[in-house]
Amino acid sequence: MNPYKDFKEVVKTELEGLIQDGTLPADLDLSRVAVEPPRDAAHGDLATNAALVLAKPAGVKPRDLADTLAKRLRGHADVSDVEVAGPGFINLRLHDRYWHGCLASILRAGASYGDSDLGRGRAVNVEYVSANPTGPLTVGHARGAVVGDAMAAIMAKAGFSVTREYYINDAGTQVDTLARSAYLRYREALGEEIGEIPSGYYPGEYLKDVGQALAARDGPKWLAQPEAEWLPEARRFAIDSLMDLVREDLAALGIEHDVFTSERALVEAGGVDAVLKTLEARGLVYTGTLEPPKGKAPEDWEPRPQTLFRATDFGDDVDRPLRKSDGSWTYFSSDMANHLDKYRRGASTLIDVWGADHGGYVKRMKAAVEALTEGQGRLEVMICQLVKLTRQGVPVKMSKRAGVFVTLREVIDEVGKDVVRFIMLTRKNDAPLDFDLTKVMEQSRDNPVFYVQYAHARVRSVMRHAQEAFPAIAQDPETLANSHLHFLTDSDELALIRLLAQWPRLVESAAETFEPHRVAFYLYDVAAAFHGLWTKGKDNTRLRFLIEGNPELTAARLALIRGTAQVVASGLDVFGVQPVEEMR
RNA sequence: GCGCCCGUAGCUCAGUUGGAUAGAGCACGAGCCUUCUAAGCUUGGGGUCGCAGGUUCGAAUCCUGCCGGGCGCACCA
Repeated sequence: MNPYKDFKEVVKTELEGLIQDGTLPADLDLSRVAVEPPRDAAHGDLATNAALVLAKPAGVKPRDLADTLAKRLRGHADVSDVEVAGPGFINLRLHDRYWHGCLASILRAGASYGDSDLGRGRAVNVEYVSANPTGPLTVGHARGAVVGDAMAAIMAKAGFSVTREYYINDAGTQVDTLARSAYLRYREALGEEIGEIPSGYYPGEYLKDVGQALAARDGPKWLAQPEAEWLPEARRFAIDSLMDLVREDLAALGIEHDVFTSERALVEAGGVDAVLKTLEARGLVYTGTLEPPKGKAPEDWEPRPQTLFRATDFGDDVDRPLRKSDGSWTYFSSDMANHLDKYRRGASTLIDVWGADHGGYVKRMKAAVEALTEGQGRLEVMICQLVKLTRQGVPVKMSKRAGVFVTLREVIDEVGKDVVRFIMLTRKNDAPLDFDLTKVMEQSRDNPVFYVQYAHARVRSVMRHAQEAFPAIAQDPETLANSHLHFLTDSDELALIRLLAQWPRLVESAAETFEPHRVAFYLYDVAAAFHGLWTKGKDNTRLRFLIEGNPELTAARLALIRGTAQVVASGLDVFGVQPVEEMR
């Protein structure tokens, strides 16, 4: 049940009536007509801008049209009051029983409440994390991981068929460096004194395990070999080991991808050739020489003819090279293959979650997707800004290169996966995020994780008390939905129901705008409304949830708080966060 | 130099895709604990929405130009 959607239909029906009787012209475009919750509760339950949007094309004054439309809306069974306000808004107030009906349907819908058919089953591919397999995941990776996972869950709830994908960058020079670093540790494992790790190698301790494992499996067979012999095997072994590590880290965050695509395998299978073929067929590949970048030319810049993709035809700033100077494919080329592959597997909407340092890459990839899919595919890139990790306000140093970094695992061990996940979603992904290890464990309103979880726990606590005090009241959703909900008459009770009624709308807007953080703010609002009600009962005993000697009223209030907990749980589920039964 | 993102209360940030008198938390002022969990609640002050134009019934939101901050800028990934 989605009141805003339902009443949009009601408004449209009335507008069509006005078209039929000739009051409004026949060719009127109703697409901009909206029915929304007004910002100010004094403006009623729902508001529509219909008269404002249609007045001009219809050639009438907004207020006049509003009056005409208002008259018709007054006749609707669920509408208790209609007023025309401001420049021509129509504010609707609905009978309490309508909102009681909403609560009942929320309870009956259970976990599926908030599900939408917005996506109509269309396929969406969400690619996230895709970290190079050269070390354990860091807190920075975690943001992309959580944002991508939540976005995927939101798309799924909004009715899309979602694939969660991880693209393994296992083909570039970085994994060769990894292989050499692992080989060094392999020699070390076999008793060799390797001394200080030379620069240009990954120094991390975690590679010791890899070296030892390789030594345990293969013994000294690689020691006397030249690099060309051992490197491919060391590389394969190291990548496999580190991907296992990455998968473990992701599992600790509760994240599981559906598909892992290997860049190397994709290239070997001719993925880039397919890209080239597609682009050449459209005349989008040529040989040319690029201008050096203005302002900050690289020292080793030399004008040189290159194989280029006409990215400028699709809004990019310059055409992009497809081959490196040694003739091998650029990262961009293989990533194009990756995107073409995802598209050919059926996803016309592609969502990529990237770190801020890849911001300059967005235009070319969008251009590539447009070119490769002849405009049929759409790429949305969610850029995640830096996470500033602090402890009591003091920055915690992170440096992957130096090997002395804060791993995701350490942070999870300290504060728990649910806290990490929730906090990562409390900001727009393209804004920097402050993550204070001390603050996120505080039990105060200042800490959104706690505040939202506490709302859920508080409901469960009251339900437990109710079981003791009112053993006759069954607490299942169906029974509560059938209780005397008309006893819910307090303005704050009704306001809470209206807020709960916005959940489907919120899911859709988060999906349409690719903004998972909206869910976090919504949950905070729901928690605040609930806590407010709880406190109101402290001052006014008649507003408590459990009313001695009045099981009917108590059941109705239990329905309200159970519905609240259900929506909170639904939102947390989208975030991959477990709602708690009690605070400890 | 160019591109992308950002600029909203003292601080940290929302702002329903262009709507009505711009909101919340923290901090500050004033109140509130015999209670279903005070791990909180109520209430007050606090704003040229970076600046200047433009678009229109209507702009924090869209366009242009500035100012300030972040990221990026052949052949890395």
